Amino acid sequence: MGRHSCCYKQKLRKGLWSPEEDDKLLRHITQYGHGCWSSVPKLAGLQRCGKSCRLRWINYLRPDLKRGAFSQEEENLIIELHAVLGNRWSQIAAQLPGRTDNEIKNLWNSCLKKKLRQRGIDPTTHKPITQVEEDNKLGRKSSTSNNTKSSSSNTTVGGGGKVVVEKNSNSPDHQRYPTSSSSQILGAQMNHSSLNNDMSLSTQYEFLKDNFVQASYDHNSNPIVSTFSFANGYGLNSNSTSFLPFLSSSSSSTIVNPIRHSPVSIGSDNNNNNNNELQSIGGCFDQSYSWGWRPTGKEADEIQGQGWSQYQHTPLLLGSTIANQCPQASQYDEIKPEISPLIMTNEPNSTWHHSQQQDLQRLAEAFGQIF
DNA sequence: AAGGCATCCAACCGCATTGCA
DNA sequence: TTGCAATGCGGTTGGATGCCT
Repeated sequence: MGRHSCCYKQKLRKGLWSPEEDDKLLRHITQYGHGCWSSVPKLAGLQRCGKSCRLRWINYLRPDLKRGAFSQEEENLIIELHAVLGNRWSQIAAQLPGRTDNEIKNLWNSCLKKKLRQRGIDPTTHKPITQVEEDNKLGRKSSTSNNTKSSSSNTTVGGGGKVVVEKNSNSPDHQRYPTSSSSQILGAQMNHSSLNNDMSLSTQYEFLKDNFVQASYDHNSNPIVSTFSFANGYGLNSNSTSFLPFLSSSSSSTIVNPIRHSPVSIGSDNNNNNNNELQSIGGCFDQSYSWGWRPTGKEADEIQGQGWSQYQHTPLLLGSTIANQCPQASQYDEIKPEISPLIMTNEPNSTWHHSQQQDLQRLAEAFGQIF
C-alpha cells in the first residue's frame, strides 16, 4: 500500500483507519455532507487526504452498506453479471444494493474465481475450461477478436464512464459491448458459438429464438409491462408501444442501457429523455411494424386449456395487451415457450401473420442494434 | 511454540474522465 | 481551447489472520 503524492506533501496519515478517525469522518459527513472531498479532512479534523476519506466513506462508513457474508443469490448474480460486464466492478455493484465495488472485486478474486474453476468454468471467459484449453492449443482467436479493433489500448463507449479493455483478450468484455449501436451482429455477442458477422439474418433470428429465456408480466404497472429475458443476460422491457433494453439478470429495478452501460430510469415520466434515447437505439421501434413470439406445441395447448384460445394467434411478446385481457398470462412467467415469429403491420385492419423472410430480416436487424 | 505459507480484504496507486475557470 | 483540480474506477499492494507442519 503506497501513499498518495498529496499525502507525502502534507505528511498525512496512511494505512488502517482508527475508530477515532472513523468517528470524526462519520460525524462530519452526517452533519454537513461530504461536499468537496478535498476539503473534508480539514473540516473534519483528519490527517488524511480527501481521496482516502472518500474511499473510507464509500467502502465502510456509508449507512446503507449491507454487512456480512454474501448470500448464494448474490454470488450467483455476480457471476452472471461478470459474464456480461467483465471486470466492471462498479456496474456490477450497482446491481447489488448495499455492496461496494471493492467488496465484490475482493470476493471475485478470492472466492468466486476459485468456485468457477472447480465447476470447470474459466472465470475470465465463462467458457468451459476444456474449450478454452482447446482454443489455446489451436492458437484459435476467440470469437471476440473479430469484433474488437484493438486490445492494447483503452477505449470509451458512448461518452459514458471509462471502459478499460482488459489485457486478456479472452475477456467477455470484448464480445459483449458493441463499439457502436449497430456495428455488431447479435449472435457474436449472445454466446460463444461459432456464429460470426457473416451469418444470414434468418440465422440471427434463429439464434435469438434459441436464446429466449422467458417472458413475464407486471400486472401492478399501468400499462402492464412485459419483460423478455435472453440467455446473455440482456432483456427487453416493453409496454404496448416500445421496447427498452436492460440487464435482465438483475433482481433490482435498475435498468441498464447496454449501449451506454449506464443506469437509466424508465418510469412514467413522459418527458424522460433517457427513454427517447433508448427508443432511438433499436430498430424495433419502427412505426409500421409490430412483432412478437407465439407459443407453440405443449405451451400452446396449455394456453387453450386456460381459455386462451382466443389469443392463440396473438404474439406473447406484445404481452401487455394480452396480459391486460388475460390475467392468466402471469402463469407463464417461468415457462420457456417454444416460439414462432408473428408480425403485424400497423395498417388499418392488419392482422397477425406468420413472418416472412423480410419480416425476419427487420426483426434481426432490430435486435442486432439493441444487443 | 514457532516459523512458513496461503488467504483475505482494506487501502492505495495510477490513470481516465469530468467540470470549471 | 486549454489547463487544472476533483472525482471515479480497476488493478495492486501489503498487513492481519488462519492454517499447516
